[in-house]
Amino acid sequence: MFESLPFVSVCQSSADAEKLNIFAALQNFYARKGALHVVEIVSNLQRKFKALWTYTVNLKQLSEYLNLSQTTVSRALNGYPEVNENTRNRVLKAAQDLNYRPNTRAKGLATGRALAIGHVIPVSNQHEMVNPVFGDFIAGAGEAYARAGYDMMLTLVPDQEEVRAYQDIKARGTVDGIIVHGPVINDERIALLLRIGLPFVVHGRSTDVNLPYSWIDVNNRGAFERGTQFLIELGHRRIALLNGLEHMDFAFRRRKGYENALRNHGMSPDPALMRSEEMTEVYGYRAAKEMLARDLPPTAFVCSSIITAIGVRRAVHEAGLVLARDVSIITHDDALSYLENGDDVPIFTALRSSVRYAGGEAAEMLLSLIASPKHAPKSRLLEAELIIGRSTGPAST
Amino acid sequence: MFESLPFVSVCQSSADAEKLNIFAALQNFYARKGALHVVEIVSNLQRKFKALWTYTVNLKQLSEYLNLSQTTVSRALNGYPEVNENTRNRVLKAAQDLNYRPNTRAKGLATGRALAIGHVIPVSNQHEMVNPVFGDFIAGAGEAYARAGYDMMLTLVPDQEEVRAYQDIKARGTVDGIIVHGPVINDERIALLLRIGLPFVVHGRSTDVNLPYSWIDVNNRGAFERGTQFLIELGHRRIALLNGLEHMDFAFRRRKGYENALRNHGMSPDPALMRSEEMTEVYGYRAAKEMLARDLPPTAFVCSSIITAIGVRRAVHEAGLVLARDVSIITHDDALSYLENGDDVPIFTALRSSVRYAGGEAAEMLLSLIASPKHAPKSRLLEAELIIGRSTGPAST
DNA sequence: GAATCACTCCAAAGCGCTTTGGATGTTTGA
DNA sequence: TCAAACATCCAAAGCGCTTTGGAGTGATTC
Repeated sequence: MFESLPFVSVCQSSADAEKLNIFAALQNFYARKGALHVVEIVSNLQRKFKALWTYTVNLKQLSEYLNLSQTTVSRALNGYPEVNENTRNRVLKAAQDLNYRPNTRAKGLATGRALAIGHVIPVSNQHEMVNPVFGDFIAGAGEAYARAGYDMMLTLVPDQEEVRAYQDIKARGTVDGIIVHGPVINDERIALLLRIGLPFVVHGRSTDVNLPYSWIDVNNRGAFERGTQFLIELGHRRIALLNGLEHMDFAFRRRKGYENALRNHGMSPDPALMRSEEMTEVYGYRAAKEMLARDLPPTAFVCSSIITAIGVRRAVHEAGLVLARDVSIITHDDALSYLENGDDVPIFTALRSSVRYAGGEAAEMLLSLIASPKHAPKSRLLEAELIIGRSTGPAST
Repeated sequence: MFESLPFVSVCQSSADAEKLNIFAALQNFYARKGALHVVEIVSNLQRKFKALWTYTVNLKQLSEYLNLSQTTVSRALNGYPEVNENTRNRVLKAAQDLNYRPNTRAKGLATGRALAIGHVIPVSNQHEMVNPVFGDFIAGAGEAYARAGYDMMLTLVPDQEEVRAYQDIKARGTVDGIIVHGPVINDERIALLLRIGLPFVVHGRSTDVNLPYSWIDVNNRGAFERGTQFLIELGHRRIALLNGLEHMDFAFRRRKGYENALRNHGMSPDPALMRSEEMTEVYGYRAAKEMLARDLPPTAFVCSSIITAIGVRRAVHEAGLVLARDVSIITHDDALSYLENGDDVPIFTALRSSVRYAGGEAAEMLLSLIASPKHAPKSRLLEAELIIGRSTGPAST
């Protein structure tokens, strides 16, 4: 009997949205005739059809289907008050049924907002390394964006082209604001972005920039001062610092903290025990190996990354020494999901601060900045937690 | 003398684009009067002004500035032939001068293309871990996109909402195609995306899906077969496998490779020596610690991740054993930039395949798929390289 | 009974771009 | 010499949405 019904033509029709319209029309038609069993059949077919096909309608089609103007439908969907509640419900149901999704580009063009946030990652030619912290930061931020209905855009910017790139981002209008990653000392981008007028939040800060801008950062100086002091109190006197690249603001601050702690205890930093490089495992291994071979080797290491700390551990083992007994290690720990520092008992004594949490907070901050642009810049200083693990002990030598 | 010139008003004018117009007008004005030194002055001012301010014009303003229609300007900029070469050059110069950038949303709306690629990262509630591979993959892909003028969008999709999310992506029209990350065995997303008609490339493959789709993958089975065989040839008989989660396709294939190698040499896989978990350091440590405490401990480990291998190394040291002499480790190595496996001498004997390279290739593949949608799906199988490092040696026991 | 008001709804303009379908003048070919 | 064939350019429509400025009802007010 199915062949005799008009739905055969439905299935041959080309546009999906049209098919759905026809299904609806069929139901109306038979309903008006009182042929409820046929309505039932059509409705079942429609359901199966829906499960199988993936169609989409636009506002115009939706409004035609509803016999309403686009204005009313748009208002109903966006929660404006000048719509009858019955009408609104009809609209919402139809939008659901017809699988309506507003086109982002059109919406953006009409409203002037992009409903997207950009993440700008500086890539330099010399240092090909991708910041390992990035994935977790993004994960934290992504959740916040998703909740707010924002998209997330990524842009890799070669550091020679920064000015051009940021102008581009602003002018092309693909995002409403950006998160600035990897700030260096005296970072030019901040002044640039303020001038351009693109809302932004810096993940980190920039020493020597005296402009009002929004940021979220870990108290790197404080953390490293605390960590170094912890080692000093355990009796360590020769404490090495394996830092990240010190043109990066975070690394600069960590060195300051380290030096502060030494000076506060009447010691002065020994350049021979201080390194500043890309924070890899091999870097930690090599630096530690060299230093441990000195006449007066360090008895403790302060590392800027858990990966570097792993390298130090390798060197310590290789030298036949025992961690915590012969050599102590304390490291910064970004609480990366794939590099957890042990579980109940931490492997390394660490200064821990979740970068994922920071990502979420940075996102929230930026979103609220975009929502109320007149507000003064916000900032947030996170404290790293000192976690006692099994990599530190009293100085032996 | 400057105060007497009209440019004072220029600097008070509000719209930046307008200012530039006035500068240009000023120059024309004085040029026509023959006052070339004033033209010079204005031009200098303009240059300084440009360096300091960041303005942007849209097509309309640009075309008014040029006394041309928007049509002609658009065509000139997009390389259409029906424009006089002189006109085109004038347009290009003006676009440069006025710092014109086409609005992406408008362009996208008009052309129907988004000039953006989406990366969809499944996030599950149970496994909060962010794939450490992701950053490097993105870095590789990002370069390819930048070259082609594409943007990159990130979407975190909770795995319960997959169907909805992908429909959304298609309907909202923010991207022209997507890269699918983290395929599992019999991954539903592939059929879904084919039905939706959104171009995509899978990073990895999906066993049991017999549909034509595009993918790029490492020969995981082959690599692990090779690696295991390498250990067998060194005399190892009790070889443990510390795999990733085996509902993930890559892990499933790795197990197959491992088992193949064993069987090919008349051995059968021992469930007690096989684990499948999220690939963390602690996982490697714990599993190795337990296994090494057995009556007949394994003499070698095959790991799915360098991070896990590091955990195994820790357990080996802690047990007072020596790597390569007492226990061998071979691991998969994604050649992550922040987790390099040593330098000249690799730390671990490894099956190496650069995920960054894969990212670049995946991106190129997707872009060409979008450029010519009629083409058949493409695929690419990358071979992992066996790198002999210092973590393997002949079986001792 | 006219004026006001609240409630619903709509037509049309506009966001910034591309693209169609000419219009205008200039060469070319037989 | 006249039509056909370029070579250049433009006006206007359209992409899918929001939003302005009403219009058309009844109901309420004075």
